[in-house]
Amino acid sequence: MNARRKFRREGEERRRQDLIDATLDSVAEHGLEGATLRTIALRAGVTAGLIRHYFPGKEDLLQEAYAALMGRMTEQAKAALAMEDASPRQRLAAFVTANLDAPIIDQRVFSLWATFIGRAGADPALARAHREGYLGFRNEVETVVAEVLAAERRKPDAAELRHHAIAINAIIDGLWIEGCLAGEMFSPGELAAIGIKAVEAELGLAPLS
Amino acid sequence: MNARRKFRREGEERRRQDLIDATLDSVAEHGLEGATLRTIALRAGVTAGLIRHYFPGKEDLLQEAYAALMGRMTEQAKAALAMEDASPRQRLAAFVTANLDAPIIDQRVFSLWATFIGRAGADPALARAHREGYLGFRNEVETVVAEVLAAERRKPDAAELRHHAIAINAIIDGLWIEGCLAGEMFSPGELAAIGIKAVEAELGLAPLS
DNA sequence: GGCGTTGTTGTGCAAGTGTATAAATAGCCT
DNA sequence: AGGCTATTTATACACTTGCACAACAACGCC
Repeated sequence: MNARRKFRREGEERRRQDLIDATLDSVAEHGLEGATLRTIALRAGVTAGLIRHYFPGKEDLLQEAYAALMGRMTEQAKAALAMEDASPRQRLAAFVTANLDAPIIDQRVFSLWATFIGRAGADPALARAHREGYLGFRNEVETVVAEVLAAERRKPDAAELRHHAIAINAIIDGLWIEGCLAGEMFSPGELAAIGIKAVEAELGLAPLS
Repeated sequence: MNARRKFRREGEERRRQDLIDATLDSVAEHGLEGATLRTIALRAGVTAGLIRHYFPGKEDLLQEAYAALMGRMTEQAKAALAMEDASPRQRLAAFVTANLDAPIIDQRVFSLWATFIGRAGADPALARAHREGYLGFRNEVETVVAEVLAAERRKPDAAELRHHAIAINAIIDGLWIEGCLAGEMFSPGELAAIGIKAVEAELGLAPLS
């Protein structure tokens, strides 16, 4: 009796990914405080001791989990900008829409983002990770804005461009939060429509007739 | 030897307030996980056992701390709308400015907000508290917007008004986050200026000459 | 098939957690 | 000054936590 538990050996990459996913699930559900090694291991279908085999300590696991989360978020958002055969204005609209519809608008993702970012003030490594992601995102915005305005035969200077990018970034972030926290208050596509209109107003674009 | 520690008896209201402040400090510095009763008590200059004398349990202390935080945030923001002798447009601009300068733009406050709001997905009471605060805030915005547009002799319908309020709310929230997380990237007053311009563009107001 | 490697389990441990409760004392009332 | 009472300290306790380590067994290789 008291037979030892059966198990399977998974590939290293697979196990690490499973553990990271289990970590994100645990943090989203119970917060950083409730995400214990045992909870995480249970969710991943292994025992707690195994985590130490793949990660030096809990802190490292959390950091890798945060990096994975940010990677997935920015990856999906930037994909919308990659459309080759579309006008700058269309690509900007697609970018806004991509950021304000599923799967980016998601309460679980938001909980994770908030939980981690809440520690940015105390954790310099985390703060730096955010800063880089933010600046990258804003640069993407700034590039599209420049193209949109160029197509309108307007020549904004650098400061003007920067201000537009900051404002548009804020519009997207703000609407993202509203959607994540109170998604059912908005009809599908409503946030995206509001976002596009606000962005076009910011840029002084005439409404499409 | 081993003398018992000296202490002073404070008034009940004072002690509760001190404990709540110490709780917010601890959460901002160490996150929810690191905010232990002993840490909080140390910061408040008392011993851990005393907390139980004022709060039934740790959870209650955290809830009251969150409520206090939200109260302070909204109180300061709404005050800007109370200016009696000012045009609607001036009051709207003052509102935006009040939300995008110190002391609302503050990394510590942001850390607290993010840490708590990250649990809104799992904690219904917290989610409801946020929802109410958010709707109240948005209603304030909607009211001013209606006054501003009325002063311009424009008659927006309800849906239009709602969309404006949502967008303006997003602009303020988004810029607030940017300022809190990367305050030193912006010159003083820059965020407020960007915010006012973005809001006026959203409402289609002609720039003041 | 047997064997070694190593991914995986299970157990142990010291430190820290929230809560309960007894003991002490500060401050008010007379 | 002396006692009463409620605030405050101090200690105890059961439990959880992250981490360390020895035993084990799944899988590849010969």
